[in-house]
Amino acid sequence: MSNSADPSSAYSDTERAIFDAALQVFAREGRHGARMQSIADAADINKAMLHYYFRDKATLYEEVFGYTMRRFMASFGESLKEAPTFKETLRVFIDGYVEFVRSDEAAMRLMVQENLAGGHLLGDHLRRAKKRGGAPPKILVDTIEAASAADEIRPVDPHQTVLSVVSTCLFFFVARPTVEVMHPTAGDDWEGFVEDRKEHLFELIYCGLAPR
Amino acid sequence: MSNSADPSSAYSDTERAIFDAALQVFAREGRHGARMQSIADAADINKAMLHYYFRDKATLYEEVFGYTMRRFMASFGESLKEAPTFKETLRVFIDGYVEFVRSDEAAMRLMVQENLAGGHLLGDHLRRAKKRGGAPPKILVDTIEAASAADEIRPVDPHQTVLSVVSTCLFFFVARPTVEVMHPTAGDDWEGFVEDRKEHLFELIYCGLAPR
DNA sequence: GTCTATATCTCGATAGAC
DNA sequence: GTCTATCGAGATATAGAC
Repeated sequence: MSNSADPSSAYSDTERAIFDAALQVFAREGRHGARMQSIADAADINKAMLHYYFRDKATLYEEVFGYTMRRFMASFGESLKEAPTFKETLRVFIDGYVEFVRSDEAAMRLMVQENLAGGHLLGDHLRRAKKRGGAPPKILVDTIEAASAADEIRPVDPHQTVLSVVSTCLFFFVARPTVEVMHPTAGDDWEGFVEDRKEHLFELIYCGLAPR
Repeated sequence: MSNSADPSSAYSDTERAIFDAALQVFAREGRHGARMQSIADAADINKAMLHYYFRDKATLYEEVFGYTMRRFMASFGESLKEAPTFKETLRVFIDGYVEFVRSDEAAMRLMVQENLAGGHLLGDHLRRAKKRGGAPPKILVDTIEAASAADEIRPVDPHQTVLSVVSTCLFFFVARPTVEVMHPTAGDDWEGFVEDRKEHLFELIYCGLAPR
């Protein structure tokens, strides 16, 4: 569990509380819309403590965003377990990735917010990660290409395919309020809906990639 | 082109300029993050004029959001043309819906912002539309069900399927800054990438729904 | 480290000249 | 209708006692 890439591993309890509260508030209200008072309330501390531990709002945001970004990039690798067939690999990935997002919807919202705002901070992080060699979905693209070469699936553009898998695993969380109104059961039983969705996504994509 | 459901049809040039500018800024910064000064700058007018034409920030937002929401709900029906086979219907829908979003990415961003923020205003609109009978994707769900009953596609949950189609058509716009960095060609030639994507999505989903 | 009080600034909104 | 100047609320940030 101790993770050297985790900046929050060196955090005190108070810092963790602030960090978690900030993530929630930034994710809902956005970088500029978020109020320091709301963060203080959510962390159950005084507003002055925010400035004691993190210099100012911009610093706090960058800390939260940077950490969330790294977790999101790592999530691809963590969701992609070794499996004997592509079929099983896909199933495990969809399960793992959906569970990752479900376990921290605020993190997902923060990433989407940054994309909507133009993604300049995000672009810097991504380009740096790319130069370090470990581009996030590279590992996924390789898996698709290998399956394609082994005739386990039909020939497809692996980049487009990865984007489609990620889209379907993420978007229903992005649009959760809409889905809860429109879908017949999602509003009453979100957890059950997510389970059904994992099964549906596996079927749709696996059939969509099957050799003809 | 004159559309009675279009509140902006009665707008003067100045009002249109404000409305368009407000949409862009609200879409990027969110309801609370948006600054009246930014909107005035984008509309190339004085800040005081905003309050002259639209009473206050909340009024302006509701005007912009309401109009955008109606356009978005109508877009499903507009993208779904009559066609002899489900295969063609799917192709035309993907083309039409992607083009709709491409023609006004700010509108899409505004919808997503509202979802991320909790979607209370959005929920009201949706529930009202639902009670009026014309729930937006109902028409799409029906199409899938009919195709399934006619054995044109395998048996699937039509609600899940519609959500998957919409996810894949929308999400790459949501995450555009990320996609432009990660995808090998999207950054240099976005238009070309969108064309490729329409083809990929049709193939993936059509194969994914084919009878086994 | 924690809290209160307060300084400083930004933003939405208005008053009033033209 | 348009613009400048400004008010007042509310937000960030800091000073300083404990």
